[in-house]
Amino acid sequence: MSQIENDLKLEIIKSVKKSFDLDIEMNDVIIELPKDVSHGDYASNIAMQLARTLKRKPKEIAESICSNLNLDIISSYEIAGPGFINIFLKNEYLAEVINLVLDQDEKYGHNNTGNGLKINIEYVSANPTGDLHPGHARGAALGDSVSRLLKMSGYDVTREYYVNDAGNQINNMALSLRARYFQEFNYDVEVPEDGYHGSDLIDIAKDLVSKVNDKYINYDEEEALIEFKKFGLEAELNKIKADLKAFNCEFDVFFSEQYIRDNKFVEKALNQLKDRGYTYEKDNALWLKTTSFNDDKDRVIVKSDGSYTYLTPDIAYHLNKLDRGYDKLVDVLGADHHSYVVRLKAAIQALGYEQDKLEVDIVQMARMIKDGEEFKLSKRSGKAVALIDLLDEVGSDALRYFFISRAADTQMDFDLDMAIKRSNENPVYYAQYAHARMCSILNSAKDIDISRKFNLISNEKELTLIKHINEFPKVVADAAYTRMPHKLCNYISKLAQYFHSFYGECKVLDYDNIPLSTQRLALVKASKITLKNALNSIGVSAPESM
RNA sequence: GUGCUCGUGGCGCAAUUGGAUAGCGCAUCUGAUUCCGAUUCAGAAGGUUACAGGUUCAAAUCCUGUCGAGCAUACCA
Repeated sequence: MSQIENDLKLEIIKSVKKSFDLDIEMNDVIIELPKDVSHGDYASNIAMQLARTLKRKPKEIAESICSNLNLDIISSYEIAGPGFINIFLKNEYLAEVINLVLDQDEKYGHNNTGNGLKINIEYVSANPTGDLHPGHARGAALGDSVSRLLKMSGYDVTREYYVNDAGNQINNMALSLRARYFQEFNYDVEVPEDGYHGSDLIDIAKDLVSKVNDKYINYDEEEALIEFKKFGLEAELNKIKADLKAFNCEFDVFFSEQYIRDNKFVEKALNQLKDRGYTYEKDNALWLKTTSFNDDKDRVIVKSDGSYTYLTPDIAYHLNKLDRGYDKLVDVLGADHHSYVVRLKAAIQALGYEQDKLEVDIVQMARMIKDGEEFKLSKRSGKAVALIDLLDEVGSDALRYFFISRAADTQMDFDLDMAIKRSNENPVYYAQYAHARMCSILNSAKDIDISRKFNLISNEKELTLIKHINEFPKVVADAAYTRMPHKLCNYISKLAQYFHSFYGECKVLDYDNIPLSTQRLALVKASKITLKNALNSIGVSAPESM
């Protein structure tokens, strides 16, 4: 909550107490920024909310509240519509936020609404069997941005990538690599039908040859496969890490499924489930009673051949995360896994935890369009476009902004031709240009000191900009809490817009009016700080020139 | 069939999570530059929020039904 809102709420609470001898709390008072500027700088619906408890007409209540408001910071008020209280503030008071921004600088926007809550956010977690494709990019951009926002809001955040380095898909990868390796020596070995046909494994095979030459040709086959697996895994994972880094995504932990298996965490989880009575045997397999928790059928966790299903180590992994002491787990999953959510939540409850310990954000798939037609992505066929190629053509900033600017649960088309060709229409450039312009202005006014007093700030464009700057910490906190980084995109484009509009109407650098210039320069600087922090909060750069 | 997610100007998306006359970008049309960066600004046009009921001071938002879209419905991962 901003200082202004805080002050206003306290005023209203005092007034309600005075008017009706009624005690209300900070959270009962809603202060909002009206969409329409003629509805005041700030507005409250408190009179309507109290109408029921007080059994009086909202307008009458509003009258009483207003007549008891302290006018120190308020220039005027009005009662409008069904009972809204619209409040107009004194310009100089509004402009005080500029000082706050200048003082906090790169910390402006940070807030403590998270209150140190320990939160683990898992995203991407793509299998290490090939390049990341654009479908992963959306999850990466969202997860990373949400993490940044959570950190800014005072959460204790761990960014985690779950590496599925065990199981069938890895064996297929090893077999595929083996084929590519043998092909390097002109042996007629085919990549298995359900193996991975991408060209990345050819490169990895070449790399392997350069390191060990033909060592594995006449090797014990089983031993060699272990080596292929090891080498392939490491190579694939390193590529994924490099791609993510190029996409400006950082992780704190890469957590291995093999580690979960090797350290008996699966058995531990199974025992916990058994002890709590949520398992039973049927048809030679072990089942988990997920139907006790809203699933439409029970799920196998140990197959009749004794091996685990995909779900089982994943349950163990989540138990491990919980054991590590997190207050909350967040999984960012692709929409193709959404039926999995019920199962996972059921497992969490079967383990004895509240179901809302785990929250799953579903990211709708981005349909890939090329030449006006959809094409399916498949790592196995090798037809997928690699994220890294896209980064080369579109750039990290534009790509991130594109993915983040839509809410995660909306379906979207990713038109490859469009993304490349029309990249100049991406709003991210509009915002970055605004930042560059701010820098340019400040740069050409280096010889002028900026003011800390704002008695000359009165233009409508200035005030609009100031009010919007004041909103920033609240937007960050809200976007973090709801895990909706697209709110930042909306904020950014508005901020840029208000700035450009201000710039068009107000001359900042005017050597014939130095006092006003120094005050406007302060506003430009505060805008620059805010815009930069906002862009950084979603992992987009703020260039000083373009 | 069933379950999840969704349906907002021509297109792509918002809407402070139940608030005032539903906003923004692109595209279209009309204006503006002796400029502190025109990659900019000012303005116009474009809507029965898929449809039908319901809940209340107030519904794009909540409930019910219908239609439509995407995804999922494995002892695959």
